[in-house]
Amino acid sequence: MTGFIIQNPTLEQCLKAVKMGIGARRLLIMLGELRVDYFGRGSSELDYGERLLIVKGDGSLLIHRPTNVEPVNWQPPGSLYRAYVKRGLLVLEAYRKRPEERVRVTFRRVSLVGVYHLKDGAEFKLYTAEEVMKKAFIKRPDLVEKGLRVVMEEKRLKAGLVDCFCVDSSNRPVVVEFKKDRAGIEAVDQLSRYVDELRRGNPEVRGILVAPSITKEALERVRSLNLEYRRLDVRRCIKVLESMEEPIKPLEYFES
Amino acid sequence: MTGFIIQNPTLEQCLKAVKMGIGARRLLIMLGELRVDYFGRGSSELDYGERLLIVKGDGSLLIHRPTNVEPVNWQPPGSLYRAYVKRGLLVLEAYRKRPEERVRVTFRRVSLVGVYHLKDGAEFKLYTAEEVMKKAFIKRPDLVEKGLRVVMEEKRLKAGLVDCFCVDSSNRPVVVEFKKDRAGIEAVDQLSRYVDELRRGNPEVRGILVAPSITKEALERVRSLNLEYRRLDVRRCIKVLESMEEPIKPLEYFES
DNA sequence: GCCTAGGTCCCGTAC
DNA sequence: GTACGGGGCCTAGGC
Repeated sequence: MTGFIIQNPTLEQCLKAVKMGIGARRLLIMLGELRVDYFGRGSSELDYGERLLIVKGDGSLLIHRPTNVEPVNWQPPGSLYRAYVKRGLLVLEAYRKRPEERVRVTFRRVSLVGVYHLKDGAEFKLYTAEEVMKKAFIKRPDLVEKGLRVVMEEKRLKAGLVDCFCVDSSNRPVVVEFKKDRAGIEAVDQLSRYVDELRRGNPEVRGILVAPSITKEALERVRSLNLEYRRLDVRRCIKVLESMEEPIKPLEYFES
Repeated sequence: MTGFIIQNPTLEQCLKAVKMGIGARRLLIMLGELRVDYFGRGSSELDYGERLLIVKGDGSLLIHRPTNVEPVNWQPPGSLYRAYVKRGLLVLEAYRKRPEERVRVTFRRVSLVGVYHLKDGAEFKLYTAEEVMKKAFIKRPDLVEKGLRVVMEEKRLKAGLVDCFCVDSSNRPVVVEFKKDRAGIEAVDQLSRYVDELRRGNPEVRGILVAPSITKEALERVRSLNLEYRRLDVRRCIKVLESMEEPIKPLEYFES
């Protein structure tokens, strides 16, 4: 990791560092008192306060307040930058063409500016809960219903992408939709769209929503739309997969 | 803004700074070579690489790679921390009770550690496109249909929160749902849920989806569900509001 | 480019 | 706490 940091930089030092850092596609970090104006898909304003600003090599911009995970303002990758000094203030503008939007950051004071070159080639592996459920279901469809057989692990319809297309023990087609969290109304509607499309060709088509739990309203809707709900939670699925000797790595790590 | 920063700290300096910073609910910034293991709602692993780590005073954790707006790993506000040295490595763990999840960050090298106290009491003002549309519609319902009258700006149903409840020139009830962006299938289903509930009491109820555009599938669904779609884009609404002498602030700013 | 769906979504708000 | 919807959501994957 190469880079430098300047504490309480002069305006000129700061401008130079910013231009250099962004121009060379480095990571730029700034701490200071700044205000933010945004206009694009929406618009926002935020008066002066002490915040952390980050510009990444891909053109991403992040402005963080002292609380919350989410940045208060940001700009997605690919943004273009302009920096200048005006009336003793350092201004940094980020611009994006499509959709057209811009963020203007005005610094009243800069306490810290840093420019670093990060090397990070590692692969990020994410194991999502839905993935785990689906994997377990494919190995053991009886987790949802005895006699169920998986026909297609994914099926593309006009209405969208079906999680799992199956047939039951009576050869009736079954659409299975997984939700890792408590299923809400939108989940029911999503399943309903798939089943609707298929029922036009075959009114016998069943739809099963599989989730660890379901909201009261969603359950009512499941019934009124002639769909079904089956309880299945992720922990159970993990156990099933483990028992089939395909342990999930991060679990092992945290067991040690 | 008070704080300090240490470049290439020793392990001991680093541990001390981390404990002090988090304990005092300050902003902690670290640059270094680290790996991340997460287990909770999902699970993930990420081998060593050079990254930026942030811990905020409210317990939020962010780990950023050199690209993308989104952190590769994070932990929401309210998380609890533990830091220690093990076999020459600095380990920082963030733990959350509900839902139960933990992030473990292992540093192989630390290039920078900083602890700062930020003061930021400013109010963030966001003007969303949907807000603008609704405001314009309330002042000028004829933007959507001549003779429409707004009865309630919001109406809570079992099925959810209706954007705008109106009656048309024939006194038929009308549910109006706004979308700032191109309306998709979910938007139609959302409107449909509201209208369904109301049609049970009065089959004459109309539902109008108002958006700048609509996907092909969504338009088909609008028709098959006996709903309606009206085009209205945000720019038009802004003009209408401006002409009524209630300019939107951020526009003024960017015009200068 | 459009469209759909997922996300450890986060976040606010009402009940 | 639970439920629901919005977000400048972001990001990935198809087509």
